Amino acid sequence: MSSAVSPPEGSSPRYNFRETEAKWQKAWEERQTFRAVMEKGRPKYYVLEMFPYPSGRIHMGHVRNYTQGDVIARYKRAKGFNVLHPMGWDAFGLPAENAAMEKKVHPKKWTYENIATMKAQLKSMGLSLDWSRELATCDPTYYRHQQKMFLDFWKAGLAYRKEAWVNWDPVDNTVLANEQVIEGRGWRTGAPVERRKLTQWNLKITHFADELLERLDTLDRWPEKVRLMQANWIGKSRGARVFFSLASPEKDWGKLEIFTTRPDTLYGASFMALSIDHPVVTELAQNDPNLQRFIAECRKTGTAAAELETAEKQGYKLPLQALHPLLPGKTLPVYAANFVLMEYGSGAIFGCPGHDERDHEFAVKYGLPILPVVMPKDADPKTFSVADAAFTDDGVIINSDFLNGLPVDEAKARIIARLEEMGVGKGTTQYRLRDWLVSRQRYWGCPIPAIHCESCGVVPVPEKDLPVELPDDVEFDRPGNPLDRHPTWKHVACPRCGKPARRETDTFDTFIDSSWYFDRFTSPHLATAPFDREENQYWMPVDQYIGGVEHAILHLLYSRFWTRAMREVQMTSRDEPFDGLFTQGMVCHETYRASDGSWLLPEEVERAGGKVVRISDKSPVEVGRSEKMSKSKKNVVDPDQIIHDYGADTARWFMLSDSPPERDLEWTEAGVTGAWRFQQRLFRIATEALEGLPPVGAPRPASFTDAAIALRRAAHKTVAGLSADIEAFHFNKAVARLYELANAIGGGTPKDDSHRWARREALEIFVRLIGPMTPHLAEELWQALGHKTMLAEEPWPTAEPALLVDDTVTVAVQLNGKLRGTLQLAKDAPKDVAEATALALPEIVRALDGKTPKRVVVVPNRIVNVVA
RNA sequence: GCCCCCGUGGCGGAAUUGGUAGACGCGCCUGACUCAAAAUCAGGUUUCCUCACGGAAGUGUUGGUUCGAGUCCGACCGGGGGCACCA
Repeated sequence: MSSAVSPPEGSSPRYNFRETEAKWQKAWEERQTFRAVMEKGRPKYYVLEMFPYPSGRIHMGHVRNYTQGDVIARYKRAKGFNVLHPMGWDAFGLPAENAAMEKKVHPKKWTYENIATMKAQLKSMGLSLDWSRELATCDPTYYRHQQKMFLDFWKAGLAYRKEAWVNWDPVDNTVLANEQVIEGRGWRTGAPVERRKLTQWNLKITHFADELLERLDTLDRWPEKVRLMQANWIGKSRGARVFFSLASPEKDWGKLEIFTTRPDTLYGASFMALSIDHPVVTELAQNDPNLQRFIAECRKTGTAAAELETAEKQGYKLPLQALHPLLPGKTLPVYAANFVLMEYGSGAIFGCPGHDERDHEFAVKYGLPILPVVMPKDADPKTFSVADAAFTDDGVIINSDFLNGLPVDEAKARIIARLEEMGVGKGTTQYRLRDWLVSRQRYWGCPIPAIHCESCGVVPVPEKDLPVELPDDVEFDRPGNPLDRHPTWKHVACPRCGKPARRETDTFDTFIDSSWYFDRFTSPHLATAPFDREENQYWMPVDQYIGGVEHAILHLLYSRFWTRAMREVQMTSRDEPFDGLFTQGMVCHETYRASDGSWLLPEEVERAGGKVVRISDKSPVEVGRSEKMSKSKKNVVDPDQIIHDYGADTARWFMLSDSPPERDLEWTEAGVTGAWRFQQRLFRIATEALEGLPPVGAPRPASFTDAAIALRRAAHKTVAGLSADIEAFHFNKAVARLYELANAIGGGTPKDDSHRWARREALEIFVRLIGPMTPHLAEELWQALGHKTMLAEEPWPTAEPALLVDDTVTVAVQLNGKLRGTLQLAKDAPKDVAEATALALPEIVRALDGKTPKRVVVVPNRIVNVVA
């Protein structure tokens, strides 16, 4: 919405934010105020916001994220911590290649130009960053260490190649990891993924599945929600592996392994089902055209996740019989079925239709027996039936030989013990988590340091040959991976036998780049290793990490894995990279649609006489609900424009006001102008209130008038409250407190010396408190107050404890729980005094009408409740 | 379908964890300044009844626990997020 109140150039803004912000940014830079240097013995604090992808320009989400981080960084610095607050670039990725195809710019050029633009934008925000540690993941001095670590992991068995069905994104032309497929679609492109069978590099994240899950409990400074999402993703389930003998007339098929979480229902088994990708099915299909047709049919629906939900259970009866391991002579039919996944468990199940909904549906369709083996505790076994629906709750076991009468949990334990005794099964734990597929068929990423040799197989690139650098001379004239068709790059001698061989042309998933950048920040220029152990030991872990919740699983889980993989190869002894995590909400804006249905930018629209119209032709505009700012819906506001029009401090202040930081924030013009007006008002209050005040460092008066004490109390309480708010990420409450203090300082003229002294004290406190939020204005006012030091280097004010407690308190008086009046009492007045005073209140006397109350509840300093 | 979170004025949101609901801001209303507007300053602003004093109701709905419930418990309604043939 074009602003009716764009900052009126001529309307007496006495605070010139443009000059002032530039002035202080220059001063901080010249003094290297925010440069971090290890000082052993001094407490450190590592504040990190998720580093940006250099897409071209920063957006409001960045502004919000970095403002929050900067508040913490500046606050912790003032509290005396040695603060590390670095910034870098998540610089590899597909948009650079897309730009290369569309605009004929080389990805490297495009990326570095974007970095330059965005760096200037970030600098205009006045962030307290140590730019000397800046890094870009596309720089060979960065990724060489990544290649080295990968080789170490490979040697340690944490990296391997495997042929498997993988998710293929047909738009980006590359494979994706499981985590990167959301509802059957690529996380970046939104295109339905296809299944392809390929040999790809994987990292063995499953090796740490249990640890990654268990350690979540100790991450008590992480949002509960994120921990829960990771726990669900890892998906631990306890159960049993059970072996069924497979028999067919022609051949002995040996044992069939299945996984189940319900071994207690084994006596209710009525069929077996195998994945269409199960080796047994594959073998049978070779001579069975009908089975081949069935498999092909399943594959068709197998891709789109939305269809899976409604897809009917399909089975194909195989010419096999399974022998029940506990019931001699009992055989079960064996099916290939579309609902059994090869990737989970062993790709085979036993079907118990009585107690599993999927199995029930399948059994009904194919007319298989449905036998109840569990029933609710107090049900009648004669009438209890599972013919209509599976019973999946807890209960007692029936029809199950030695398990009869047991509760489910105990039955599970007993039957596992029995299966183990008989050698036909084993208690086991299964995870949903799969290994991390890291190959990408793309150019703009870190090359995988491997060489394929016809005689030696896959050979690691020798360490002396690192880094394997990307070639610059590539063409993007057609789809596919330019590395693959490069005339010379991939041809190389085998490091083992010397014969002609070829390089791996896949590059790493860019989530690898971001899995250790926080470690690299601890010694960003070291050439010989990813980081210096001592520096790393000092700065890590990240004390406060801040970013979007969209990385709850992807980036955060990968980073936790990478940290453990580094531990495994003795690079660190650390388990977890991020001690504290905060996930900020999105920045939203209303959406606007013209009469022809096209989206309009907020700046193309204005409010006129209660209606919203398009500025160009005054045609009506349909206002849609507020949604996350996105280019496609054009509901975006450019941070540059806001900073130019209103200043960085206004943008920062608005980002912190009103909305709790973890929730979505609605960007409104009214809110911005409100924030802007407050900056102006602060400047006015501070400079006007300054007149007649004692100078810096004036001696403290021996006594204070009531007005002076009231102001001092307000100021000191704000110090205590604000510190707590910032520590708890309650920035919106912190802002509210600052408004209150501004109101307390702003009114009236002090009448005596002690009040004038108190006003200076309050002003100084105020200016220090706004330092983390609006640093430029704060520096300017600090100077105006007569200080020669730099506020960014000043300590946080301390509250005098005596001023934090009041001598009198307001106590509410209730009659039967309803408020009837209030009392002013001395703090901690005895209960009987409070009771007597309350009972003497005219309202209470009138209501009691001479009778004695049934009961009087007194909560000291809070409430007196008279029950009549 | 399963798991989790959230429902408070016209709006964004507060409420020391069971103790005066609506802090603070936005918006709106009234007044001051101004020829006028903008900006600024002062006051008001949950709803209903009352000229007022004052009173009644009120935190999605509904029932409960309690001297006392936005806060705790049960059921339901609505919104958001995560996972999803995971055996």
